[in-house]
Amino acid sequence: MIDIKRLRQDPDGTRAALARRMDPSAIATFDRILDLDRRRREILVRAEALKAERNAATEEVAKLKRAGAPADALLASLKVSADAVKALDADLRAVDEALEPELLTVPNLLLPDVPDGDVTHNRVMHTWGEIPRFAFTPKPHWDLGEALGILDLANGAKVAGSGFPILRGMGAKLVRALANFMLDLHTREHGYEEVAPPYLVNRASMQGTGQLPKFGDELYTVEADGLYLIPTGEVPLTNIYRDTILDASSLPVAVCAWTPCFRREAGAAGKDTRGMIRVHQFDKVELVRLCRPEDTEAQHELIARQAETVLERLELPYRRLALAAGDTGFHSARTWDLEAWAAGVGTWLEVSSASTFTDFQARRAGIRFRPSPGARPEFVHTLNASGLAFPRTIIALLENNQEADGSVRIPGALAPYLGTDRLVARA
RNA sequence: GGCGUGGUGGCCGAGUGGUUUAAGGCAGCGGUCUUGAAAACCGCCGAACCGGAAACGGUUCCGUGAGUUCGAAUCUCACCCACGCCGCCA
Repeated sequence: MIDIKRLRQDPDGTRAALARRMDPSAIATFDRILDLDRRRREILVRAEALKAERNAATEEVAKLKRAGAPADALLASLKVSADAVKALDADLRAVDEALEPELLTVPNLLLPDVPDGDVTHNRVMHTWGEIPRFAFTPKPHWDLGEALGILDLANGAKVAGSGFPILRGMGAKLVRALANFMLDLHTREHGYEEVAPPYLVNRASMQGTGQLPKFGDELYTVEADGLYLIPTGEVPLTNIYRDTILDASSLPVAVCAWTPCFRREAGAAGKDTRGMIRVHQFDKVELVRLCRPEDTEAQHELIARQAETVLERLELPYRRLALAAGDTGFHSARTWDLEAWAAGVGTWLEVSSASTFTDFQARRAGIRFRPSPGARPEFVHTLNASGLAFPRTIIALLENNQEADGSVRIPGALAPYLGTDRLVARA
């Protein structure tokens, strides 16, 4: 949620900042908000003045009653003003109910260094590693996975549907190995607390991190209980701190979790349907950090580096991409995607997305800290990064490390977790 | 799922219609005293919003929402959560 005071004080600047997102509906929303806010304050001032009068008169009644004097005349006039207060409160509620959903659908303001333009203006910040060369035509992961007996797409589709791959045998163990490898790295070397959070969350949590009300189409819902399956570990991890005032000494907060993620991919029908590039359920290790506003820049670089460290240990070539304004997510102020090279499909795949949300989520979720004892609470800044998403990491591992005989080499950092340094095709 | 008890400020806890601007305590902050610290004593000590250049003033908030009333932490209804017992169950 953006700061309505900022919007009120600098409407032109805010409108220009929103225009960078190239979303015309955001501007329309913005103008409706200005109008509603004006009306809200008009009514509020009148209602509060009337209530102040009423409170003074009510106190008079209390005094008279205590003195044993009659208060009938005063009571009669209070009855009239009570009705007026009720009417104004009803008006106020109506305006608030119109204003809130509008405010919740305004995207975050972008940081100044976010490149202007649409998705074609995403900028490569740096690249790491060597893109592997092959003496043969490298196979895509769906061929490799089936041949190795670790990926069973057909039965996944039978059991649940398209987009629900089954990993089995060494494939299932690979998931477990990746989880242990990543969690060990982040807890032992990067200072994260490991969390095993709920995978179903309530509406307030989805609204706190920004998935609702705007992106309900993307979520799987459990209607009978008013719950939602998490699309990312970011949701439960960040909402642990919803409606709390943190002690300054506890910042930065750093928590991580291995969770499944559930996404309907409603807007992506027909895209990446082959293999497991885009699926409805996948595992991911997620990193979440909460920090003081002045630390955002350093923390964003830090969390991105921590995700990159995973790729480097796995010996996967990758690049960091600064997303352009038009490609940056609704709640993000700046996002850097990490893309791993996948030799079989011959493309870069997003395996992590490192974002700072500035105070956008903190404002929605009421996550604050007290800068010093006795000082007024301020909103923290929230950041997150995948570290990493499993299916595409597996795709890159299989496709980049394949050999002519169909076997796959496992990088040294992962081999102890998997119990082997090579996956071999079934006879 | 059933019955019962309860939800009050950072924490504990009093408060059953009108001096509640929520008693008291703990923690925290400032001060007196002290070579320093502790103790003792004194003062300060919640959040959001609105008006205002500021000083300051006002409104709202006692789990959430609706209601009764001139006036609600206090009364009514619904819901949520916690704890206990029973039932069911990995």
